[in-house]
Amino acid sequence: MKHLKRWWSAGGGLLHLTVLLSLGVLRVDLDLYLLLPPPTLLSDQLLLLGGPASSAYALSPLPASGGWGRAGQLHPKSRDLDPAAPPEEAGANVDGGGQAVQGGGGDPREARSGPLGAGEEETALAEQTAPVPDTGGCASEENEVLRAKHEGVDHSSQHEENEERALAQKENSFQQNNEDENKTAEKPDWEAEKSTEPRNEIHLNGTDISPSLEDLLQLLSSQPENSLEGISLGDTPLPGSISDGMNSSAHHHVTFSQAISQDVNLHEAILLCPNNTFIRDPVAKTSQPQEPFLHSHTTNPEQTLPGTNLTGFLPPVDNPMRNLTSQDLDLNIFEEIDLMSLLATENDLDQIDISQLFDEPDSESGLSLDSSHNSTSVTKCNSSPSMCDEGATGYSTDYDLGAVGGYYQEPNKLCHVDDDSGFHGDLTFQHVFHNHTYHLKPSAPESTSEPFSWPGKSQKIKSGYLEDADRNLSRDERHAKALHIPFSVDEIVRMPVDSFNSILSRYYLTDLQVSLLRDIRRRGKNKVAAQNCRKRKLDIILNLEYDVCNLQAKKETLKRERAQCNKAINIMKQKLQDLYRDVFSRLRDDQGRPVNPNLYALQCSHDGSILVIPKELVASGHKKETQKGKRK
DNA sequence: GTGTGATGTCATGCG
DNA sequence: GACGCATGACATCAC
Repeated sequence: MKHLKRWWSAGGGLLHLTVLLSLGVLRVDLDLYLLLPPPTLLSDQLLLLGGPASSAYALSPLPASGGWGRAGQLHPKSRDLDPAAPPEEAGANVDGGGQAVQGGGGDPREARSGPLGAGEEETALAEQTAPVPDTGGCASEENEVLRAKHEGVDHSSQHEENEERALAQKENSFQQNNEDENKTAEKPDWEAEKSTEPRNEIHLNGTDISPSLEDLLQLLSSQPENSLEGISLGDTPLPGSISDGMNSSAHHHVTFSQAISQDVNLHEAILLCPNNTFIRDPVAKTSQPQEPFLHSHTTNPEQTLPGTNLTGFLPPVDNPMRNLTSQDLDLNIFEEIDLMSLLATENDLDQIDISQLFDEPDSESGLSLDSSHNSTSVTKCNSSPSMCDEGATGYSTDYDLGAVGGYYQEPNKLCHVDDDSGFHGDLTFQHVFHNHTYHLKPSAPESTSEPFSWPGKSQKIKSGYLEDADRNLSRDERHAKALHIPFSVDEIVRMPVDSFNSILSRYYLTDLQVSLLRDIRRRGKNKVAAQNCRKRKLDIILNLEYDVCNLQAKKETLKRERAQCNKAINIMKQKLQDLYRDVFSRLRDDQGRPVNPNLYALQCSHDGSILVIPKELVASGHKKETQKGKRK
C-alpha cells in the first residue's frame, strides 16, 4: 500500500481510512484508500516554451505554423486590460484563457502540474474518469486503486487519435512554414522587405492598437514634464501618429525602433497607476544594472553587422527612441528577443530574415519583448564559440549542438543586433547563431548581470539561470529545443511510426537531428513501457496480496465451518445416545423384563423396520460384510 | 550518511 | 530487419 500512496501522491491522492470491523468472532482491519482525482493537469505543451510568469504581455497561442519560432509575440490589443493590473495578472489572464499558450506565457513550473511525466499525466487524467469497480473483501480497496490505475493506463490510448490528428496538422503547418520560408528566401531582398510591410500593420494591429497608443501618448503628453522617470517623450520624434509611422513604408527603416518604442510605451504605460504615477516593473529594477552593458551593445548597430544590410532594420544610432529603449525599457523586453532567437527556425541569416524578424508581426518579432536576461544572451554571443557550445548544450555532449542543419538552422537574428564585436562574416554569424540559441530559455525568471562565461559543464550547471530555465525541461526536451526540433517530445514519442518516418524523410535533417529524434522516440517509448511494466508489476503484487488475503479469509471461514460441523456432530451423537437410552428404557423382552442395552443393539433393516438383535450377531454380521467386501 | 522508493535509461529478448 | 513491447538491471534523485 505504500506504493499506492506514493504513486498517487504524484498527481492525485488517496484518502486513507482505517476501518475496524467486528464480524462475530473476527476483527477485520480494512485499509480504505479512496481515490481522489488528481489536480487538473495542464497540457504538456505548456511546458514547451513557457515564458516568465511575470510577463505583462499577452502571448498568443501557437499559430498554425507549428514551428517553434512562431510563438511568443505580443498582442497589443490583449493588453487593453486594466493598466493598473500587475504583470502577473496579465500573465495569469493569458494562462487562464483556456488556450494552450505554447508561446511561453507563464512560468513552466506553474504550467507543470507536478512531477508527473507525460505518461503519468495521461494516466492521471485517465484516472480522473476511470470508474472504480466495486469489489469486496479486505483487499478490494486495493484492487480498486489497482483497477483504476489499469484503466488509466489503458485510457491513454484514447488520446492517440486526437494526438495523431493534431500531429498531422502541426506537421503540415510546419511543412507549410518551411515552404513559406523558402519562398521568402528566394525573393530578392527588396521583395522580401516589401512583403513584410503589411505585417507591420498586423504587428501593431493597425488601427486597433493605434487609438490606445494615441490615448497613451496623449495621456503622457498631458504630463507637465512629458517625462516618466527620465523617459523624455518630448525628445522622442514620433513621425506623426504611431499608426502612420507603422503603416508607412517610407518609415520602414524606423519600424523596429518604433516598434520597440511603442511597445516600450505600451509596457511602460501599462505600469501606470490610475493616478498616472509611474511604477517600475520590479523585474526591470533588478535588471537595471545591466543597462550600461545593454546600451553599449545597441549603440552602434552598423558596427555590429559589417557587410550586412541590417542597419536599415536597426534603430538608428541617434534615435532617441533607442535611448529610451536602452535606458528605461524594461529589460524583460529583451528576454523576448532571446526567446525569439531561440525559436528561430529559418535557415540562413540574411537581410530578409532580419527584416522579417523585425517587421513580421506574426512572428516572434512581436518586439513585445519581455525579457530580463538580454544581457545574458548578448554576452553569450560575445563568448567564444566553444563557450557558446557549452552553454548551449545544457546537458552532456551527446549531441553537438553546434552542428545544426536542415530546416532549423535559422540563426539568432537578434543576436546580431545585440552583438557589437564578434561578427566578421557569415560563418561567424552562423556559428554564433547556432550555438547561442540553445541555451536561451524564455522562462528565465531573472537575468544575470555577470558576463556569460561557461568554461565547463559544472559551471554551467551551477548557473542559476540555467537551473531555473532548465529545471522544468527534461533532457530530451532540452535536446530537442537545442536542435530546433519542431515537435515536442511527447509528439515525437506518440506519433505513429509512419508519421515519424515521413518526418525523417521529408525534411532535411542532419544526422544529429535524426539521431536525436530516434533517441527521443526510443527513450520515450521505453519510458512509457517501463512505467507500464512497473504498474503491471505492482498490479501483480497487489493481486497476490489480494489473493493471500482472500485465501486467509477463506481459511478462517473453513475453520469456523469445521468447528461448527464438529459441534453439530457432537450434538447429534448426544441426541442419538439419548434416543438409544430412551428406546431401550421402553423395550421389554418376552418375560416383561427391560432389555439390557449392553447386550442388544438396534438395527435398521432395508425395509425400514427396526430390529433388536444381540450385539454378538451385529458384530458377526459386520465381519461377514467386511469379508464379502474384501472378496469382491 | 544511509536506506528506500520513484524514475529514467539501457540492454536484451520476444512477437 | 525494423519495430514495439516487456522486463531485468543499473544509475540517479528526492525524501
